[in-house]
Amino acid sequence: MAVDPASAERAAWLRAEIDRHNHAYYVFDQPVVSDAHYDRLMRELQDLELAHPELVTAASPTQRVGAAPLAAFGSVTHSVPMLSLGNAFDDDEVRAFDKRVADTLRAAGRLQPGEAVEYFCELKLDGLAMSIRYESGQLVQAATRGDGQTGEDVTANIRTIRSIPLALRGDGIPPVLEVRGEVFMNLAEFDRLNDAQRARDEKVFVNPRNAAAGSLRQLDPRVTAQRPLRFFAYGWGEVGENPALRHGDMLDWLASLGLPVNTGQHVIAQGAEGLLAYYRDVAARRDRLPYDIDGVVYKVNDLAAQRTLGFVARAPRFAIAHKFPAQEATTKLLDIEVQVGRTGAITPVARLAPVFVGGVTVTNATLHNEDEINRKDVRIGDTVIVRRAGDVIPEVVAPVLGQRPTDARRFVMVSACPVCGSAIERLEDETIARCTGGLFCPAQRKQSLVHAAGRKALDIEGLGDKLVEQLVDRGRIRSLADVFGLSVDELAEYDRMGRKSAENLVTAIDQARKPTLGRLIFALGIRHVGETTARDLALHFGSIESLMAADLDALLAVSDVGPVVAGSILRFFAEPHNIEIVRALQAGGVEPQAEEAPRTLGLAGKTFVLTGTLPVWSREQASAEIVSAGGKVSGSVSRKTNFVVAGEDAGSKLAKAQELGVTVLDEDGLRALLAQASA
DNA sequence: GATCCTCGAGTTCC
DNA sequence: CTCGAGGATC
Repeated sequence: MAVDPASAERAAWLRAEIDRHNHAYYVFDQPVVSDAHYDRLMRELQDLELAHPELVTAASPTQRVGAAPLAAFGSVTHSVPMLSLGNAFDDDEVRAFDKRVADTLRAAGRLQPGEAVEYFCELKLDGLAMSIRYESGQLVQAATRGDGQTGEDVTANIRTIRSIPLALRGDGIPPVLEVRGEVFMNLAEFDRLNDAQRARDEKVFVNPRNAAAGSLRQLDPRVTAQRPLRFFAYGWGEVGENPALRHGDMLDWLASLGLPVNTGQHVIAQGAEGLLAYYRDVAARRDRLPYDIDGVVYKVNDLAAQRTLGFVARAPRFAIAHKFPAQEATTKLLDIEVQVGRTGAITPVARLAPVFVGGVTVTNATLHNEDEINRKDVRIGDTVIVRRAGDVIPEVVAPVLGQRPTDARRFVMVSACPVCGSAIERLEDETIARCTGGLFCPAQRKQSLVHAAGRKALDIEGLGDKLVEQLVDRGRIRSLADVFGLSVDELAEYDRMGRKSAENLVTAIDQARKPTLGRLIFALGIRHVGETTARDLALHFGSIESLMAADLDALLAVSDVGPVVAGSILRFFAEPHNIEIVRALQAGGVEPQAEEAPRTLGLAGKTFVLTGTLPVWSREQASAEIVSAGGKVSGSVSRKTNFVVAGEDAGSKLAKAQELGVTVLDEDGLRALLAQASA
């Protein structure tokens, strides 16, 4: 049967394209396209070759793993080839894999009818595959995968990784042992490395895998030694006497020889549904892992069964990688617009062609500031790599330089505020540019009203940014004080406001007339005075009058208030306009209530950090309970943190706590502690 | 003077 | 959640 010319042409194009990306990726550590795009190209070629086997050539990228090794490193021929794994991207592909395995094993009499296959499940770390050879227990050679047959000799660099033993230990050391595993970097260590690189004005790495690759490719092992590389063994190549019957036993044996094995993450599962349950479990806690993974791997546990199943081309039939949907994707950067914040901060925001990444469609992403844009060298018109890092917030990672159009434009910081036209000012040694318009600027006025109405300030439910926008645009309110003059009748006239909503809002406004003093001070929106400092000030001065009357020395006497914060407060109350607002609030019936001083109780001196979603309490409730028992709630984990309270979907703070050995509680643990403290 | 710890500010999507 | 920067501490 003849192949249609269109398919043949498409296959040739795909090969050339994949080769180009491979070269850029493996030889230069420079991604030209996102992983998702690369995977798509590869999949298309694989499908095409599957449909038309006569199109397969020896040089096709589907027939090898990577590109040629660099000349600078010696090359190593693997005594047992380093295989790649087949991929599954959805549940059905996993079920099909299990069915193939089960059918083959049943036909060979290795599985009883109705019996499920036993699998060994492990994480698929996003790093570099490595083969490390021990002879008589001594580390003699380490090589990258390369094209699977031949890799680069990186022995000197691998020897610098502290978790890899230079000599095996224990009894029964085999004459020859080739360990296969992954070299990778932990996320926290990767961040620290990049901080250090930045501080020294050296290249900042795009992601942990690139950092690991770059570190291994250093010709000077002393440089590699400074990099936080790690290794986990997941398999083996050449091995003399094999004492194990199952894959899991084999890994236990490797661990007993002193090799790092990711034991805590392994699971034995039965049949396809067991595999899928493991996948879902890992996916749910992926964000809490200290390293990046791009999926999970399933292997038939029984080694004799593995031998029965054998290999297809370059991949084993007894194992498969189940990949997560890409968290990175490429899209077009349509424009860079600027937003004006409450303090006048000008924030450039990337407008993106909508792209589906990590489960949601992303159209906007913050670019933080001018320096950030220049550091990343992103330009309007670029194709950019977009990521949903760990949490939720999308981030522009880097431009795809190979796809930069000739008319790509650099971002130019505006010189006048796009909202009010005032001058933009960027003080020396500050990274943030600001609109100088102050409350004259409608954007700043709106933002400061939204801030004052917020949950941590006056807590006026129903007064959100949409309504504030309308009220300010129509000139109905100019300052916070005007809010207290709003009536049900007039509010009901606004867009999306029924009579009921208007009544609710007026009730909420009325309740806001009795805020704690701390909330009122916070609501004023004085620069550098946030929730915590506002409460400290309230406790120290006791009334708004004595805060307004305080001079520099009086302010500096408050703990955690230094010259910068004190200066900001003095400047705020030096503005007649701000005094007027306070007077107008008082005239409008706003009466701050005394701040309740924390009683010295059981939890005095203990610092807590909350993370994730607790089963019953909201984070605010839990926080209030801790504070009322005399404890302190802080935002970031450090050595001084006494307890981390972790709920569902806890993130990096949990990882940090584990790293520092801080006690981790769940909600029940917190309740128990509170009960004990009040007893 | 350097380092560590907190706080403040800004932000995305559903 | 993350970054930058202010304040405290050694």
